[in-house]
Parts: sequence; structure tokens; C-alpha cells
Amino acid sequence: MKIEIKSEDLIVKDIKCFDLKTTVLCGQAFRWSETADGIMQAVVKGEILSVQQTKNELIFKNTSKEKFESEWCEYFDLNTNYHEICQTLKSDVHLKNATEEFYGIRILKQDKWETLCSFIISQNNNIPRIMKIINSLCENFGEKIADGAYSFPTAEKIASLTLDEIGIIKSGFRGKYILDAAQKIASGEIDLNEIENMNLQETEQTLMKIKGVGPKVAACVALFGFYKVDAFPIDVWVKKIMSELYPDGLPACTKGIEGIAQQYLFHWRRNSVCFDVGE
DNA sequence: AGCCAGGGTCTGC
DNA sequence: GCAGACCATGGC
Repeated sequence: MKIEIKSEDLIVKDIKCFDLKTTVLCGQAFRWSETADGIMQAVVKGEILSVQQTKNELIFKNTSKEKFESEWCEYFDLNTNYHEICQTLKSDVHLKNATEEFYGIRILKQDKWETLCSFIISQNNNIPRIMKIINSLCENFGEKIADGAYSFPTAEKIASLTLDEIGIIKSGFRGKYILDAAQKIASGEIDLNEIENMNLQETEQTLMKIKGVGPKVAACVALFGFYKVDAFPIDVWVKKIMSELYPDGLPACTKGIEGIAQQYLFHWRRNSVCFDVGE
């Protein structure tokens, strides 16, 4: 990976198998948006992250080499060879289609608490509204970083709120779940750092002690918050895929990387022209 | 108006 | 163990 510094920008050269926009907007993260000039922006780990992709380069605005190496390189999973992963997945014809049509999706390594809270909000909800609610959560209870930019509120902060106060973000019935999650994390009843070393089953079982966390949300948190890529979240879209294409279960080539396959299939089922007509 | 959205809980069999 | 009602909200 070649890195070049130009004034305030850090440029990463020779980026392969990475589509920035699709990766940050494909429903695994909820705080990203695109500016008028095609720059992707979000608050990540309490800082404004501003990135642009051109052909084979990633341009990080206002960052340092140290910051890139300690945070952003890992966040975007840039040290993992996704070309190799896609080659493996291509032995299944549907995954071949999915990975070729939507080349460059990666699994982001996101903050554990933020991911937990976000996917509790995601239940029985749609992506635009999930984004809106999380935005409101940050504006109301996060720290102001800059004009219009807020950090994701800590579990301690949310645990200090009443259910009534959480009502302002209009999360509906999910409010009580958010509060229960915050209380269990803030009190130490559940330690997210301990989950790091657990296998997938233990991870999901532990997360499901939180109210409002069932199999699907637990799998999403395992995958997107803990980078446990053998997790396989089944939402309504993936459920369709399974009944339409894999009635006998996932193909063998997904073994151990079910979560990465899942993200391609999810995005493919929702966006591909192949599924455009009828239902 | 009714259905759907990166579901889960609770009840009743 | 499993189906079915119910849960808030907003977009279409």
C-alpha cells in the first residue's frame, strides 16, 4: 500500500477491490453521507472522516499518516485481500454474479457499542429511517464535534436517560431496548471487550441477553461490530435469497466467510436489475 | 388505506 | 417448539 501526503490530504494509491461509496452505504453503517462534490463523510470514532475515491486512489481529507495507520486503514479493512475472497466465492454461480455486479464491498470494522445500538434500532425498520433516528440520537445525546457533527453517545450517557427522554428520537418501541442495552453495557453486566474473544455462538448468546436483541441483530453486531465474518444475518432480503436460490443451505465456498457472502447477496438482492421485474 | 422495512417479545396452543 | 398478534414510525 503506497501512501502519499499532499498538503492536508493523505492519498492511498493502488486501491484494489474496494468501492467506497457502496461499502459505506450498503446498510452496514448508518452515519455516512455524500457531499455535493462526491466526498463521503461520517463521524467515526468521534472524529469527522472525509474520504474521496478516484479510480485507484483513496483521498483522506484532513488526516495524518499516524491516524490513517492506527484507525482508518483498519476501519476500511484495507489489509484484507478481498480479491482472493471474491475468487473463492465465485465458485458459486450466484455469488459470482453478485460479486461481479457489485465489486468492492468490504466489511467495515465499526465500533462495538455503536453497532449494537444501531442494529437494535434497525429492527423492523428501513435504512433511511434508521439513519434518521441514529442522526437524532447523536444530535440529542452525543458530543458536538463541529457544526452539524456529533459523536455517537456513549452507553453511560444513554443509561443516564429516562425512557421518556429517549422518546425525542422517535425510535418507537425500540426505545426501551436501547435503554436496556445501554444499562447492561454501562453497568458492566455485559462487557463488549470480553465478547471479542468468544466464538460466534457465545457472542450471539451473550448479545441476546439484551432486550430487543434476537438472532438477526446479534448476527449483525457480531459481523459488523466484532468482525466475526462467519456470522450470517438473515433479514427479509436474505430470507428471499435463501428460499429462491439456496433452499438446501449456503454453498460450501462460503464456509468461514458467510458474513462477507451475506453482504454481497443482501446488496445484490436489493439493488440488482436481475431482481427488478415483478417479485 | 394498507403494506413494508437489515425483528423481537409475548402469549397461547 | 411454533404460529400469530402486537409493537411505533414514515415512505410509498
